[in-house]
Amino acid sequence: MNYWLMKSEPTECSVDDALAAPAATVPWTGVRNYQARNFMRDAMRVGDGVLFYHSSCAEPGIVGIARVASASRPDPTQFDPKSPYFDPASTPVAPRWLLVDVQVLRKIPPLPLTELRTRPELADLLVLKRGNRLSITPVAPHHWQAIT
DNA sequence: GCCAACGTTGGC
DNA sequence: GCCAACGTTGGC
Repeated sequence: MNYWLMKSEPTECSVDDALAAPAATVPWTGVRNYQARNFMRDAMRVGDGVLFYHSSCAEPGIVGIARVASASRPDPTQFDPKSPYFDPASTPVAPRWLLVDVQVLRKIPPLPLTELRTRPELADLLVLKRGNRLSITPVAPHHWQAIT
């Protein structure tokens, strides 16, 4: 079993939005980075642990515990001309972008980025690295244990 | 709104 | 294949 941190802008899909969805499960649309896509395609398995992270907001940080709830499959927003995630270069025959379903298991008291940075045992958590922009990053078991 | 960091694009 | 220009991310 692997662990992941997945970023979502709360204005797009907050942890509360996800909890309000049927089965507390949302399709993780909009990943448009090859490295993040490859994580979903090659390494994620149903049941993997997910740290639900709010980014680009007043208090960025980890706000919930979730799990990977599906295998990867084509992200339908890439084919929708009205979607901001539309990719004219992608075709249904050879979809470029994938998503997985993510099921929120529970909210946690928010762990703000500022607090994460103070915890020595999280020093090498990828999301704390300077210049990190990946929306999906692997989380080591000891990080997972320290947080959950 | 600023800007550092980084990914992607495209000319050559 | 190099690399400059450009676009995006995301904290502050």
